[in-house]
Amino acid sequence: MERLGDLQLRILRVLWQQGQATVAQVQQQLATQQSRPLAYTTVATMLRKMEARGLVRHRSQGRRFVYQAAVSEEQVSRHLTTYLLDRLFEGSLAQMVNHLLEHRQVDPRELDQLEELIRRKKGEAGV
Amino acid sequence: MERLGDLQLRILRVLWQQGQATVAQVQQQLATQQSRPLAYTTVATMLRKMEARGLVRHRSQGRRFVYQAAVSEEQVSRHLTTYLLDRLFEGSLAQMVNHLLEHRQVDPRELDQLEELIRRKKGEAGV
DNA sequence: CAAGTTCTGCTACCTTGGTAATACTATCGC
DNA sequence: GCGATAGTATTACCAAGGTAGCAGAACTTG
Repeated sequence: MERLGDLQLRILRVLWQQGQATVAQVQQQLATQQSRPLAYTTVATMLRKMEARGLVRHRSQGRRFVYQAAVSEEQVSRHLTTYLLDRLFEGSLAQMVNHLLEHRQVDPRELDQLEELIRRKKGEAGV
Repeated sequence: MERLGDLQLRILRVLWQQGQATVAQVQQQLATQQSRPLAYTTVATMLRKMEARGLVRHRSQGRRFVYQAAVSEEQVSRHLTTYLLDRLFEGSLAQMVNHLLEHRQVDPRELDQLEELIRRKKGEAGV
C-alpha cells in the first residue's frame, strides 16, 4: 500500500462512503468534485489497476462490475499519518499538532474536543 | 510542490539540517540512513530534477555544486499535513489527533505537552 | 430484428520518481 | 606532465499514476 495517488485516494473515499459502487457511480461521484469530469474509461482503468494492487475488489452484477474497497479507511489513515509523522516530525505527535496549531486557524470547539480526547487518553493510561 | 517522493523528502531533510551541502555530502548523509547506499549519480540526478522543479537551488563552488533547499520545512510540512487533513479527516484536527491517539502508542509526556499546547493556544485566542 | 447504448478488455501514451551507467572534464598528487 | 580522482552532463530504463481511445460484447428499445 506504499504510495497512494490522488485519484486513488479519491476513489477509495467514494467507496468507503458508498460501501460499494459501479464504475458509473464512482465516475459520477468524482465528477461532482471537479469541473471537468474524468472519462468513464479513466475511472474504469484506475479501478482495474487498483484491484491489481489489492486496494479494491469487484464482483459482477450482470455484466457490470460492482467495486468495493479492499483496504479500510483505518488502515490507510494510519499508514499515511504515520508516514508523515515519522518523516516530518520525528514521530512526535506533539510536534505535529504544534505545527498545525501554528499554521492553521482552528475552531475553538476543536480545541475543547482535543482537550477532552487527551483527558480521556490519560485516564486509560492510568488504569 | 504537489507531490514529493520519498527520496526527495529525505534529501530536503538533509539540506534543512545542514543548511547546504554538496552532492557528496548529501549522498553520505543519506547513506547513514540505509544499508545499501545510493550511487553518487543517483543523488546528483535527483538533485538536478529537484532543481528543475524549484525544490532546491545550487551555486558553484569551484567545480562542485553546493545545494540548498529552495522550499522551507514550514512550507512542506504545512502542505503535506494540510493535504492529509483535508483528504482523510475533513479538515478536522481533532479527528486526526483522535485517530493518532487510538492507533499509536503515545508517550505520556507527549500528552502533557499536548495539553500545554492547547492551553497556550486557548490563551492566545482569549486575548 | 436493428440501432443505439452501456460495459468491459486492451492498448497506448505521458509524466514523474527513482536508479544508475557512461562520457566527458577539471583538478590533484607525484 | 600524467594518471588517478572527483565532478558534472548526458542518456537510459523501469514502475506507477493518470488519462483516454477504440474494439467488441451484450443489453435495451422501438
